[in-house]
Amino acid sequence: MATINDVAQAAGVSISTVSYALSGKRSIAASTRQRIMRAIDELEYEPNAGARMLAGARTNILALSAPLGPDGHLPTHMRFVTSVVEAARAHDYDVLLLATDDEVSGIRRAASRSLIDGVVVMGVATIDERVPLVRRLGLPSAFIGIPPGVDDMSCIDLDFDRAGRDAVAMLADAGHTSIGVIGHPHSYVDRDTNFIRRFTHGFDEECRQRGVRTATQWPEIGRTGGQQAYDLLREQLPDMTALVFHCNEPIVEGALRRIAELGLSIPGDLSVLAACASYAADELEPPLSAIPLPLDEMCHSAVENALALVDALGDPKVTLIAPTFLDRGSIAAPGPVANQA
Amino acid sequence: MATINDVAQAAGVSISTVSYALSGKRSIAASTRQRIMRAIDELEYEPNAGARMLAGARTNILALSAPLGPDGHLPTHMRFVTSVVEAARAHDYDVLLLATDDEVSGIRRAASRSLIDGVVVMGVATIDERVPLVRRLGLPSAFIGIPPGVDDMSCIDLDFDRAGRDAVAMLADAGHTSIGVIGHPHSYVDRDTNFIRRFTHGFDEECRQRGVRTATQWPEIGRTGGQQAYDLLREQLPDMTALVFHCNEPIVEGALRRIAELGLSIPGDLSVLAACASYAADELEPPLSAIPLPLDEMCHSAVENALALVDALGDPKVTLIAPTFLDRGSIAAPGPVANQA
DNA sequence: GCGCATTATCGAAGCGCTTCGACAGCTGTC
DNA sequence: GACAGCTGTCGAAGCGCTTCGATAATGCGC
Repeated sequence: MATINDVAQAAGVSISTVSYALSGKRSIAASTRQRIMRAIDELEYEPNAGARMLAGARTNILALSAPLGPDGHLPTHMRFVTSVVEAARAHDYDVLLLATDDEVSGIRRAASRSLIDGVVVMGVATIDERVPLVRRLGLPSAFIGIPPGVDDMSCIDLDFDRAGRDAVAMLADAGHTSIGVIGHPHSYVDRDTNFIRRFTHGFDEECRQRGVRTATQWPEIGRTGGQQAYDLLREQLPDMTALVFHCNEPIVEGALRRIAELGLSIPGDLSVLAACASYAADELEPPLSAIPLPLDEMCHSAVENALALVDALGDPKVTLIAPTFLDRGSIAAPGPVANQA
Repeated sequence: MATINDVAQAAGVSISTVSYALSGKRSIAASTRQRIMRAIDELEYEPNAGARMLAGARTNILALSAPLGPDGHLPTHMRFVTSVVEAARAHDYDVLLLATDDEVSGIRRAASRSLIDGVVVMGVATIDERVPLVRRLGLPSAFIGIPPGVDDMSCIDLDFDRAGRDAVAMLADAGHTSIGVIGHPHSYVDRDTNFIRRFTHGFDEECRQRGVRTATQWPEIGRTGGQQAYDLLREQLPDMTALVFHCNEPIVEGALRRIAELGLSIPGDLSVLAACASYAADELEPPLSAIPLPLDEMCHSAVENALALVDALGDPKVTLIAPTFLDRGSIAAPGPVANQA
């Protein structure tokens, strides 16, 4: 494997000149730079990572702390992971994956060994030991998700509160006054991240302000949970003309199947909105209008915020991404006969 | 951050003594070792990764090349990833995740920079450019999946041929003489890995030898594909009394739903076997007897084989894992009335 | 044409570790 | 009691980079 020494010799310059040509930290004559670049190409030189870390105090590696357990919606987690990798690569960073019981200890280890420049933390829980750990380590970081009360670290998330409000606004503006919600499995709600709380807060508040009647079901995991939840919702809210999903795909599918079984048409009999949808709501039957979860934007921002801290550009900041709306025609004015059970 | 120098001073020895105490490559007096260990604990010393790489020619990092695209069955891929991470951690190795268009170039880059000691390659396709690349780089490696005709590199996979034979044996021994198969989506079959070919080969061969009638459907992706496939299979094989799934969960679910719709009971009217199941076949309705895909075993073997090559212990070898059978009661003797469409 | 910036380049130190060779102090042997 | 062979420890070299300070070489104003 070629070293910087080989390159320097081939180009007839000293190694420091090669180094500066590569980093651009001092000016190099155009002709010299060209000779160096040619030598690099010919020798297929790649700088030794270890040497670079040791000398430069820069590793070009970002840790991704991902609690990838049996829980959660795996396809979504996977998309977060690949999206983070993609974003990191765009800055010539590699990603060290910390998972399976090592999401916490791995951060400490990798940081203590100076293996990483920073960390992107996903699957952030309401009370997350990674917050104090990362803070104590002084490690450049970005959290995907917003731990309550944290404002001294970079956090990125969808503005769930506003997404909740927007969901109501969207449907209320179309004329609906009774909106059911199928939320995440209750196992998430208790234990996990606080985005559900934020969504619910915005949603309920907006309903209150607009005088919209509403009820929420927190179903069991899986398709069956979705079916049951829809039935219970109809009992709770007999005049329901609109339904908001704030849950994962399997539950949505279960509920949609039930709706189809009952012979209800969307949006004729029921307007439906997929809120904060991490899945492809356009591939459902029928395709659903959605407030998408801007997964890629979140991951790319996270990586960029973390790297900004590595470069000591700017301070940690909490970023709330404004929700958007994707119309796929599953929302309409309430029909004359709202609910004919 | 404490360095080996700090430890040496605190323990009153030279840095080489600390290094040897840590690596165990030379004998150290027990009392000295204890002093050193105490100093390490007190100072919370962790060896600097860059220095170690540079001096030791060992990075303690394994790359995982994973084509994590929009295709494929994401939950399964995710489980491979976490399983590899877990196995690597058991050997104090970290995992660098190469994905999203970087599975190939990333190997070259990481290897050229001496960032990694080896690579685990997953999602191996029939013709995979990573095979010649890794061979040319001389990089310690292990492939999860067996590229046809490769015997000079470490490859690990389920013995799909034998799994195919076992599937037939299992059902034929129970008395079945007409077995339908629902395979993977045809988009996989054409383009991707060759495990499908190997399974089919074993299956068909065993059917031929035993005089068992069979037909296979390669459905569309998704639940609907499963439903359709089952219907087509009934037309093709009207006396079918047993069904083998060699596909992903959504297709299985679709077919099972169709079977339930038709009022057929399992195993009363139809015996069902989930072959090479990467999903939890016990959580289906009904739970299915299965030849499980030994995902963890594959990943752990892969990591161990790769690390054996790093340590220059032994030569590359192709490992075929013997299939096992998990009885969940979905297989019985064919009923008196086999198929009452 | 002199001094003074400015530009382009070099040499050397040092990052924190591993490992080799050296050597002091022992034990055991003939 | 001289010598070989251990065992336990040390010093120093060197891994391949980055970066600092020094030094030529150049351009510029007057």
